[in-house]
Amino acid sequence: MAVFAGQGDARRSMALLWRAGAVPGGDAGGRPGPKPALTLDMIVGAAIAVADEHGMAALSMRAVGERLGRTAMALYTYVPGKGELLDLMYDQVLAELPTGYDLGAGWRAAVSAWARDLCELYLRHPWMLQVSQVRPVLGPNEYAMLDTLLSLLRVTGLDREPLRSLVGTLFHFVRGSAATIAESRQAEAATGVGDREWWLDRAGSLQEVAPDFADRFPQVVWLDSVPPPPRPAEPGPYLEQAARRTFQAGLDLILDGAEAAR
Amino acid sequence: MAVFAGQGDARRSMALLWRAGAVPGGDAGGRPGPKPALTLDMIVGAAIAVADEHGMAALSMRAVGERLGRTAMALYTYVPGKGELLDLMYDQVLAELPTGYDLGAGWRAAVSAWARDLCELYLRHPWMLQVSQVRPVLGPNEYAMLDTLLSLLRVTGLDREPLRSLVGTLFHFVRGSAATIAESRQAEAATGVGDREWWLDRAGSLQEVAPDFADRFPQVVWLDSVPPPPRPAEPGPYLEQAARRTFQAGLDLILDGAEAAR
DNA sequence: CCTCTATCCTTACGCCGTACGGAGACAAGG
DNA sequence: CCTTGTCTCCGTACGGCGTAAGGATAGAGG
Repeated sequence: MAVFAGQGDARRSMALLWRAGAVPGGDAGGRPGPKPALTLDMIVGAAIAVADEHGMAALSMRAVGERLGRTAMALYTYVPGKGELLDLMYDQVLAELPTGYDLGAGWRAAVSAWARDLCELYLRHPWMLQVSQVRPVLGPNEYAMLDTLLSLLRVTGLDREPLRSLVGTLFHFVRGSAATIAESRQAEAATGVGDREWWLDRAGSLQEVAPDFADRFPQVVWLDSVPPPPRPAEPGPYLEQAARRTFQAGLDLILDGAEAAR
Repeated sequence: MAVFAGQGDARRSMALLWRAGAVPGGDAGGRPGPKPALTLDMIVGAAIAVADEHGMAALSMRAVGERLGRTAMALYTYVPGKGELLDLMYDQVLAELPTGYDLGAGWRAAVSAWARDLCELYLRHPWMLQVSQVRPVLGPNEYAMLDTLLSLLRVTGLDREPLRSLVGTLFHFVRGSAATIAESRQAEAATGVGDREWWLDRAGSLQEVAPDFADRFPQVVWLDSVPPPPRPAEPGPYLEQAARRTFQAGLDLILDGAEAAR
């Protein structure tokens, strides 16, 4: 299922994302009351750690609080709610991305590197793929990522409108591809034996449950009749190998389209 | 947040998806005990109705049961759990898609129509965009959709491997684009005043919270400095208009890439 | 009739997010 | 110093969730 983010006061969310205004974790200069023992960054960091280690399903306010030696309610001094915390986590993780790429080998190579880095980021933090894309976050690091990508794509000379399309297409593609790879990893983790066995098991189930599969879906059978050859030189499990090759090929497809549009 | 689907017994899930074996909602020929008052399809239909009308967040076993005049626990006779129900909902909705397209005007037109139909489907049932893509569903209608798309793409003459890339790219693109459009719709619904105002409000917040925005993200400012012109002839709100134009342009980009790969 | 099975419901458990209000720390004003 | 006001942190509690366990009941086969 998808995880929703904060729907609350947009102004407050933005202030948190951009660390503007009197954030509780700030310097707290000369204010009455006890000094804050936590900072916003500590909370966001703990939440990211929980999600990385135990998955999105295990991310609860209580779990984050416990990791910091506090109760769940202690967090509400710093964060209006779980949704806003998710926004902060999302934007925080994006800070891991590089903000510049070498254009010496051409814009295609640079954009490919950007796409790979973003994909790897998603795979380091698979819970990001479960944060609903239906609501924008609009944090500083999201804009930084966009700015970085645009600085690479500007050298194509494309105008604003086609550039908007290209940017959207690239984002959608990377996110979707990362989800596919994450899926193959999860398949391996679930069975423990490796994803080739998992896939064979699935195929077996299908055969049992739909004996007329080949008649109903001839094109699918055709596509899968010659599976992508495993290349022992490449690292990672079988399905992930295939997904990675598909990633590069799909990316080239998009960039070919971009080249044609110049 | 993302919504997770069933992790349980894969065999059982597949049997349900493909309506194989002794499903409680079946004909129940000569079995002891009271006749089942519900069918699997009734439950899945009720669940889809709940999600369509009140959103994914309102989809609970209790809500689905109530819609059928039953309690939540009554559903567990038909469905192992909420995750499996989600799988069934997802696959059921895909049955709305056409299974054939006219290739008379060329494969590009046909694929464009396919992509538009899928996008519209997502927008009719936006909760689908919040079903995590990290786990595959592998239901009959998912395969039917794939088979339909493949039958269109086969006429390109592309081989299996590039076709796999193309298919993945198209799926990712359509899903991502639909999410963007859904986002713009939600923006409108949230404020009630229309998305142009919403966007201006966001921009205002940004200006407040990050006065140095233009210095930090010059490329973004460049991109947004000339907004896409509103075209009064087109229906729908402003942001959605823009998103739809971007959709077609991005799709053309991908298809150009595919054409180049032939 | 009895018996066995399948449907449906009641109850209950342990989670969740979070509203509310109290306890205590600390700065500023007297 | 004490008082006052404010802010942090937490204890408690509420209403929701998914669902495990077991009881009541309906109906078919003997």
